[in-house]
Amino acid sequence: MSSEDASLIGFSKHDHEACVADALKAAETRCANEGLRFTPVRRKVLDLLLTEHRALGAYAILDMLRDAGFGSQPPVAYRALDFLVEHQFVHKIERLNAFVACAHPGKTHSPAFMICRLCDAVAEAQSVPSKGALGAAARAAGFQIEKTVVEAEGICPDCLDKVDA
Amino acid sequence: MSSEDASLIGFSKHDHEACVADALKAAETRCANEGLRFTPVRRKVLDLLLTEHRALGAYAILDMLRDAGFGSQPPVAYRALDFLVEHQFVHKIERLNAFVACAHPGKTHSPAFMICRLCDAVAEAQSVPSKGALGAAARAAGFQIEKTVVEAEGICPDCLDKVDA
DNA sequence: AACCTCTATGTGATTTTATAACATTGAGAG
DNA sequence: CTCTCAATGTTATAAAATCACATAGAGGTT
Repeated sequence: MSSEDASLIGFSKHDHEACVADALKAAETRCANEGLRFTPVRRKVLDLLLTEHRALGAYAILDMLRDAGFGSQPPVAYRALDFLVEHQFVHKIERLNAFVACAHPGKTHSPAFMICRLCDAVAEAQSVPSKGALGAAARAAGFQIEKTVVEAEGICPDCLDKVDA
Repeated sequence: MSSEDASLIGFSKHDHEACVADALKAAETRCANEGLRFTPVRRKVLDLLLTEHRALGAYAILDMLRDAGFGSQPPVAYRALDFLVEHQFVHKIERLNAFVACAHPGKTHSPAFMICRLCDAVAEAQSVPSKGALGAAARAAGFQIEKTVVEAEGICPDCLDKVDA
């Protein structure tokens, strides 16, 4: 990985075709290992999200599925997304009601996102639910955390440059 | 504050009528000080959220507004909520597409929520965006955080007790 | 008071997001 | 081969949010 990519598939460029192909291959392998069915619709949705490399709404995905010859009704997209989200190939960005391909697939993790309000770019980082203020509050209250939504909205480095200029 | 309330208006009981009255009074005062218009609809929506003391969807709020003699179209609720959220009298829970009265009003803050998936109770804690993994990732990436969404889903102490029993 | 202006409210229509319900298909187990 | 169950397709509807435009009302100016 070049130094340009240091921010983890976040706000930077990279060899995208290879990146997509690798990620699809990895998903395929993991599904085979875990007995999950990586069906054509599911694969296509993941492909779309990897290729677009940004957050897409379910209906934008649905349009692309229709163009690709799949069913054109909402459940087609939502069911594929449910599967991909459940197995963390894809994450839902609650703030945007949209979906992004996971940037760190292959293991269970707690994603944290940075969302640019100017260009809608989304970068994924990792959080550690048990740490920090929330972890402490949960421990103090006796609350048992199962999953976390951590999303920061702001301005990405690229847009900051443009604004400054 | 009694020890019973130690979890910060979270998962515990308290004198609710006084709590609501105090919060409304405080909002009124702050609006007066800051030149904000604490109109009847806005007041009513805050009152409802304080009284219910849980997350309510916009349409649940709208129903109550209708019953109270206010307009019955969605924008009535959404506009009041926009105002209350903008000034942090109320927070939006992205995970639930719902709204809760702020538990720590009066100053700018970054809320963090614990949401019980069994009883839908919501408790508010504080987060510090610049700290933790997300803050570090943002600094590393050159991302400028403006606001954060931090929501933990899991099981609240009350429901844990019931499950254990 | 009369007027102006700007914000807030009311209302109807529409868009966007998501789910329910049920029929059909197709892969893998036996 | 056929049984079964998961996945897909389709129709319909629900839930959440916004747009566009008309009306009303508060606060300031003359």
